[in-house]
Amino acid sequence: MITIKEIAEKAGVSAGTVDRVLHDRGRVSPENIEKIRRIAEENGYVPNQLARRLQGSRLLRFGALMPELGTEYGYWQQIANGLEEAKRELETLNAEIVYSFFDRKDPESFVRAGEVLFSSDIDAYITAPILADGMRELASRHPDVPYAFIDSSLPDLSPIFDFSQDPIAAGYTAARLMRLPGDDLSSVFTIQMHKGAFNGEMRAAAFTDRMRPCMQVENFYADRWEEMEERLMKASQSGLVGIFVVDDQASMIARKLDANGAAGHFRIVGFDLSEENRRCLSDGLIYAIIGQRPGMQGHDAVMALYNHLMHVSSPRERLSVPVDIYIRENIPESPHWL
Amino acid sequence: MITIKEIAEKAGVSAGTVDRVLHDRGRVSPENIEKIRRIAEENGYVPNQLARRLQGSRLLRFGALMPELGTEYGYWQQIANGLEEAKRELETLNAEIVYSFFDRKDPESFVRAGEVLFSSDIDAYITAPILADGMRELASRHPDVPYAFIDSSLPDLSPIFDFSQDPIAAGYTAARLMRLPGDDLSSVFTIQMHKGAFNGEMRAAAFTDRMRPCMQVENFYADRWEEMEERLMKASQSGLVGIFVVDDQASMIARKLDANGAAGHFRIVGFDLSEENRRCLSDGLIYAIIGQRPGMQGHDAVMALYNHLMHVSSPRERLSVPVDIYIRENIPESPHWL
DNA sequence: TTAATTCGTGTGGACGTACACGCAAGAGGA
DNA sequence: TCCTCTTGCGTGTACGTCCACACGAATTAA
Repeated sequence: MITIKEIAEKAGVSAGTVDRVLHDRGRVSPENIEKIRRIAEENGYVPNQLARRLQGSRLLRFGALMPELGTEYGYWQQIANGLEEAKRELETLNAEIVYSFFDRKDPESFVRAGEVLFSSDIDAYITAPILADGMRELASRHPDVPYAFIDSSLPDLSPIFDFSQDPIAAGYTAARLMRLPGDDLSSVFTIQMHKGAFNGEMRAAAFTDRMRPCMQVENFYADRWEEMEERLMKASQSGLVGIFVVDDQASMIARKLDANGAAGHFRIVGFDLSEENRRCLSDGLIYAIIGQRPGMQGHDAVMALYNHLMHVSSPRERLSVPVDIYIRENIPESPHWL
Repeated sequence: MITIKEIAEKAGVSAGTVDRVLHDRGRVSPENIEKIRRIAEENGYVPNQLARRLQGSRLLRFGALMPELGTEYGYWQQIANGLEEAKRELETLNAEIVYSFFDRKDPESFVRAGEVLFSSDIDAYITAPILADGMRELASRHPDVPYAFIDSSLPDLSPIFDFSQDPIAAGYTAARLMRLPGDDLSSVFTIQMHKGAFNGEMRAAAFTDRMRPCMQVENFYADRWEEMEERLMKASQSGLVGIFVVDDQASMIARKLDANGAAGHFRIVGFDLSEENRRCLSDGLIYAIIGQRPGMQGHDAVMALYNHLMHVSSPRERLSVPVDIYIRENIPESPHWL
């Protein structure tokens, strides 16, 4: 572990000169620049993070650009928890996180919320690129600010890291869970809240794909509940009905069907261990929940960005979030792990 | 973020005096001790890790006391991977990890391996207390060195953190997985490698407990394979047989039954995504695997110890590792997450 | 009474980096 | 010739903590 001072000694100059070379601050003779660069290279100089971050002046600021927590409470809130945990781990290292929220139903709000972040001079940001065009716009406006994706990915952009769950694997898993108990289902539906949401569409497609060999699958969007309700209740008269809710609203569907006194006729598989889903799972109203470790996504995204900014070099990576299966028996005690 | 210097100013003393109080180095008047403690408390003083670890002199050394990786390859190796990842995160912070391995079949080797760690002057250690008496001995010999437990716990000792999976919940989950497809099983067995292993016994007991209402469960230890094999093959003639392997040897059982051409007659649920188990799961020879996030256990244990040593104060905690369910459809791509 | 010890406290590095400042030498313009 | 501006470099200090050392005063021992 060679230090600036040692490089200076070897090069026969002062530490200040080495510092200027290392930071491209100029005012150094070409020969010295060359010599210092070479010595640093040969000895594998790595700046000491401790010393570097010790001056309180330069604080590292991360931006988090997310949908409003209120709209999809559990999941995004848990991601935020993960971000906060990372913040706690990093705060002794002089780093902080600023948030900005967009409305996932208003594409324009994404870029607006992003600009709010940039106005507070962030060094990097984390976002869920669920509004693809907005994300492209933002990335092209600020090409030098590194970012990481969580929740879903966008193949044509180059985040430093990309933490998301493979929606195809998730759909297959849901299909398997549905069919585990033999082929006792009489009919199967998928339901999604957000029309056009990438993850949702892919999950539903993969699920349908696996189901099709033995049965028809009907796909619904949740905006027309009345129609859907009627259809579901009717289907339940001819046997057990499978419902795959591709976003975190399974509890809502489950509660409504339960209110009709028909809960027993449905086998519901949903996503994300929100408080409500957790309760329904524990009450037996939901059959299984697929999780995607929101807390870990948030935490690891911040850590990855931190490492990237510190070690300067660092590979761009795509990391697949595991498909967690929760049934009544393995509901985690502590939200810490989610 | 109040600093030592600021505390000193408020208390009307020098930084050196504050330092002595904070480190219990004595040689300070009672009044000043009291005053400084109060000021630090009131302002929530937290030592700055950067400054603290900047003096290269004091390097933090963690010990890892584990069973030989070879004997139970996948699981312990993955824990070691988690430890290594934590090490990478901490190495800029002047910390390292030294390993020592014991033979889980030789109780004496635990303490011997432990003493090897202490001879290299560790500040804290991580271990799996599967040899309970050895662990008690070691803890009493070195009462001042903090430790964290992974894999399993030992209620009469006081680790700083205790990361382990609730074996009861794991057993219940296995039972549920077995019975998901209706009551189509004709007979059920549990198999364990290590007689007397705490986790294994508890898992088997919980599983048996859940199964009992509808069917008999036979418990086997793997040491007498011939006898067991005969019994299993015979049982398979009268219907589908459930096997719950309470440690990571499910693949071994599965391969043997497959070699008998009888794989289709068994539904096997096992533990830990070792390479072999992963393959069997993917080939359909194993029905489900229960995971316990070994990588996370290792990683988080190191981090928890680090935080404990740095922030001085820190609560003793028991954290339950989630019961992960893996079926063919959700085998994680990347071992990173395990 | 004098010397030795203890106690309470302050001082001043050191860790490695960042950066402001200052200083000398030379170039250019009036 | 004097003044200013630039270039190339060194110096000094700050960041917060740790710790060795020093120093006066009080206490104890001889």
